[in-house]
Amino acid sequence: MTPEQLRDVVRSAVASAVERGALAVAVPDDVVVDRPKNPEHGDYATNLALRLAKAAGRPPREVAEVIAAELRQQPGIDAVDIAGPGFLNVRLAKAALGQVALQAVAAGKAYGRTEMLAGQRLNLEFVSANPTGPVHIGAVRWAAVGDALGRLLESSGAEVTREYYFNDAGAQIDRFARSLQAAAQGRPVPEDGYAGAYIDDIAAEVVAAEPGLAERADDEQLAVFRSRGVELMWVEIRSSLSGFGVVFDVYFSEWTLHEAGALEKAISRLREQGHVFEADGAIWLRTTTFGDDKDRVLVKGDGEPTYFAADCAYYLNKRERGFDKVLIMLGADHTGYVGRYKALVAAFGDDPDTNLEILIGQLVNLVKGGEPVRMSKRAGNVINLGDLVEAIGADAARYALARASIDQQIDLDLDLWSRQTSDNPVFYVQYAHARIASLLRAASDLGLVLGEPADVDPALLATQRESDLLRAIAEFPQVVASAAELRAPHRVARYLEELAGTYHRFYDACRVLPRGDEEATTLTTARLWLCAATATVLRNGLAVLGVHAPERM
RNA sequence: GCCCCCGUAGCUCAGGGGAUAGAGCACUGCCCUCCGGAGGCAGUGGCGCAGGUUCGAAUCCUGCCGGGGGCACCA
Repeated sequence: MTPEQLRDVVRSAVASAVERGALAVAVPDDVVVDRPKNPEHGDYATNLALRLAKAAGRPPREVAEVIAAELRQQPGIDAVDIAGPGFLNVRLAKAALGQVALQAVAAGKAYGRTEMLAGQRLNLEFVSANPTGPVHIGAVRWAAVGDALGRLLESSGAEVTREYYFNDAGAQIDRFARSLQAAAQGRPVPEDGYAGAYIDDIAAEVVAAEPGLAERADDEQLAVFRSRGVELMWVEIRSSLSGFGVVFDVYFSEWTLHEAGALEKAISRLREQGHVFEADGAIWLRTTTFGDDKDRVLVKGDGEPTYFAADCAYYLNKRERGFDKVLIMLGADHTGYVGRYKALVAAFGDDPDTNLEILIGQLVNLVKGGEPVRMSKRAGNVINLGDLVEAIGADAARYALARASIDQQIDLDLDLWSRQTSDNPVFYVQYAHARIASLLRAASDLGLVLGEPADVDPALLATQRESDLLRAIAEFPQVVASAAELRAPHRVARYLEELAGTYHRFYDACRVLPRGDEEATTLTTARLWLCAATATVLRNGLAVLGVHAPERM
């Protein structure tokens, strides 16, 4: 029995108490069932009685007593104790708990999936780095976390479109093109341009691909550097991302919005809503109506639309594609966007609290040898995605970036994460999986097979360490669901570390395979199922994070 | 000045109002003639400060201190 299943049982116990007049409360639908830290507190605990006490007008322990009496009638429940101020501590029947191992193995990849977000169409935008340079370290965090979040939302039943928006229109692309041209001509890059070895490389590639380029007129050259350069940069970005295991469903070009007249359309739509005005020769959106700090310019005095105007058009485009909600992951250096973005959503007549969700994540500092790694674009020593993968590997990088809350600035120690030792949390988790894989191979060599669930006696999994492991396995679906709801993939990573530890302790205490010339027993079979169930959860959890679950290490 | 995020063990970080605040690493001492010791057990050690709400606060509210980020007709 998993905590969710128990939650239903508890709810019906309350309903039954209410029905027979023993309790005068509304049956709550947000019953909290959790796994107590202290094993003396049973397999699961709920604070329900504490929560209902006020509504029932009775002391918590008295309410607890009523619910406990009902609960004790339910199948699969061994004992119900009342503790402390009124906690209900539930001990499951051994078979009911052991059953979890069978459920997990039978469900396989589906174990942990829920339908919590079924029917929701979500657009998840992240990374969205401009094609003027490689994906730098700051954006890599969003690649890891955003991709994991996408998997998490899908695991909860949502239909997710991962989207990368790239700004291929506007001034910084001009600067990029001029930088390439300067590099090709052996001149220093312009003051406001882009520097770095990659500029020289791409300039050389453009020159090689376009014979006779040097003889053409200056503005013609620039156009070539612009289109070819962006294209090449774009290829590099996509390939570094795919080397990181991140592939988007949609790569959305800002230029296509300009081309299609989407900006004008968005502006006129906003005008119809009555939020557009002109002042100082520019066209503005009155975002202050919707709580923004100041109004925002849509079209500048020189007639050029702003980036913000493109944001409006892009948002409208997403909504027209039928997404219920637009999620955008941004770094803390874009905090200033939130107010204006919420306002533009409201200006279109949408609800910024339901149609939009902006996730702001804090920045990453790199550390090496205990010292912060100083990066400067000008000096060209910026660490980009490719460098990071080369330094510590894609699995370690993804795991390191995804295991911390996005609200937390993190120090990423390149020395630590490049070590192939147990210092490194990702190895701790992966090792647990490899260890089980090895054990299952050994079992198979002995001719031992899992067989059918009906032939397993789950009540045999009765020791403390086995129960601990079963409870941890049972918790996984709830971990996935709450991580999705809270947009917090790191919870999955932390859970996996705990699960790995719980498995190692089980392994240490419980012999699985027969020794020497002993015969396999029904306990052997039950424990093999428990191992297989653990491996299933480790695989599914690592899959959410986009990290491999190795069979061998 | 205003807005956002964060201050938890020596270090890197978990802790969505609940019971004795956790993990990994580091440090000290241990553990299988046996399935992967990349493991396990035990010990040392902590909620920035001050108020408030609550039966109960690391968690919610206010103030202060400290760190990071943001406040463009830039993208």
